[in-house]
Amino acid sequence: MRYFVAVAEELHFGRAAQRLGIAQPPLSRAIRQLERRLGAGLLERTSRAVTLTEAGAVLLREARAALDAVEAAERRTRRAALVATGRAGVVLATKAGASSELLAKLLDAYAAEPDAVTVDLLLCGIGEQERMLRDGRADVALLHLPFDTTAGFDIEELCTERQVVVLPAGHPLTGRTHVQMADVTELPGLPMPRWPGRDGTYPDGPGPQARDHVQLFQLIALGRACWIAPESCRAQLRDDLATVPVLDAPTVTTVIAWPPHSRSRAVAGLVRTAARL
Amino acid sequence: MRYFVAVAEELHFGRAAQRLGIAQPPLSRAIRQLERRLGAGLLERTSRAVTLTEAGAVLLREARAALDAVEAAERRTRRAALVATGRAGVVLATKAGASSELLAKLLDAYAAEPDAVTVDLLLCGIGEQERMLRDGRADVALLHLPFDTTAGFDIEELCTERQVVVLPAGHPLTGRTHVQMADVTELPGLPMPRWPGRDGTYPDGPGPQARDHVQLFQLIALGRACWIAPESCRAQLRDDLATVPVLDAPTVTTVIAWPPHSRSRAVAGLVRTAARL
DNA sequence: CGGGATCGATACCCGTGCGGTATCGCTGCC
DNA sequence: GGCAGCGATACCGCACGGGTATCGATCCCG
Repeated sequence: MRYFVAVAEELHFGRAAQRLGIAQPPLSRAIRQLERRLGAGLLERTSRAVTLTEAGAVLLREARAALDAVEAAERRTRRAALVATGRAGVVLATKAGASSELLAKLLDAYAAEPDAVTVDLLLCGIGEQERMLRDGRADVALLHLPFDTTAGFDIEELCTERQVVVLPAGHPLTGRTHVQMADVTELPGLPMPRWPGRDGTYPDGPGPQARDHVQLFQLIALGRACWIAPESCRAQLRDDLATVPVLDAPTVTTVIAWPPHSRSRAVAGLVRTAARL
Repeated sequence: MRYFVAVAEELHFGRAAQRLGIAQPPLSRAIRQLERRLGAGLLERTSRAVTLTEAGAVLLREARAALDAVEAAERRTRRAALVATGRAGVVLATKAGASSELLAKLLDAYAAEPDAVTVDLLLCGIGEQERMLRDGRADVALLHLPFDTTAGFDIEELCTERQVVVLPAGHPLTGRTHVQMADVTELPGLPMPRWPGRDGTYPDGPGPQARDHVQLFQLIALGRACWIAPESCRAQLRDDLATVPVLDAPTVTTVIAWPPHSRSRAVAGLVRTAARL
């Protein structure tokens, strides 16, 4: 399955083999074998191009989930062995720079619990928390709807907040008490920056590139961009930036999420604490 | 992992090896190897008994999930290949004898949809639907809260109903317009029957044994048992049985559930149809 | 239209590792 | 104390995964 995922992602046997650290012929054979075992054509190959069949697309999705589950099993077992010897706590995945106030309150409140264990923070990029939770690198995560998806996790809603537009201080709009989405999309000279995707490349389109929040805020302060963010971000803004509520932007809900079969007392305690905030 | 799950379930290397169709020594080695690879003790063995360690218990849970995911990947890929050639439809898992009216309406309504495919029914015993959904034998299922758990699935609530007690016709209580739980638990001579668990054995305790609904209703008609069930069961009762609403019994919610990553158009159509009922 | 480049498939060889049998060592019990 | 039950160890053989060399098809370019 690892082999198949590599080929399905590269759509190229040679590169996939290289990525897997094996030669190309055994890879070809392995895939053929898999196809025979499943009784289904997975890849359409010509000598020029490789494409996924319907069944191949299904297997790609399912195989990723299965591989994640296997990895999670390994990692969680290793961690359980460490926890048993008292050498590790619980890993909380959270988006870098988001919900910092909520996070601080949660950590404080949890630390005050009688049976609290160490909470290790795992700061993630956009959308990374889901994978961390799925493959066992994290035990529990803070997600933000509607940006993250919670499919397959148990969740508890923590808070819902409106969004604001972040502008350079002194921008004409900062005088307003509120704005609409239409006021800020396509602002002349203040486009939304582009973020790199999971593969590290930037999407096409206008707007400057930003890799993290420091760069983002720098861009805004320089009058080269604007940004829409949950209002809780105001607590950590530099004072050369200003915010204005955007009335019709979708609200952001922060949820705490954990894998559905989690039996960890630490996770349960963290969730209980969070729900009481 | 398959090996480990077998040993963890049997707590006996010999029996586990037999179940796996291999000899005992390679099994011992495989488990030792797994322990070394994970760097964690999984089993506590003396020459008389085998017990799970903390880490072993975690791995048992995680490994089952991972194995289910792998099986699901295989099955769903096979099915996708069949569907592509138009030889199969979608598999709906449902509790035998439950929600029959709702099910009939759903199947009728879905069949009338323009892009409907064949719906194969998979009638399950108590609690079996979850596993069917998890390991890919079913694409979508009807579950009944609070009896089934929906952890890890996407769901849509379909209907909520009260429960009734099923009694032999002519029983004194049948004259009442409603009863309380206290009226029907420990009814003299009318205990709740015992159902076999997943392993086919009956729990200890009083009450007759019933293997299916035919036996159950027979027992009730004979005046040897009573039963609490969702009120929709009335449609399929024999006329020598009577029902009385139980005011303080938990309500039963029928939900339609599907694996969170499902991209099947057929499943989506079925869910959409169900939600409109 | 032919030659080269690209890429997956095939042929064949080799070594590792998994599974098998035989046996040991420990432990509890009659 | 002897025996039975059970997991661990020792050792062997073969099947399978991975390697190299090469083929065959397809596209591109002059």
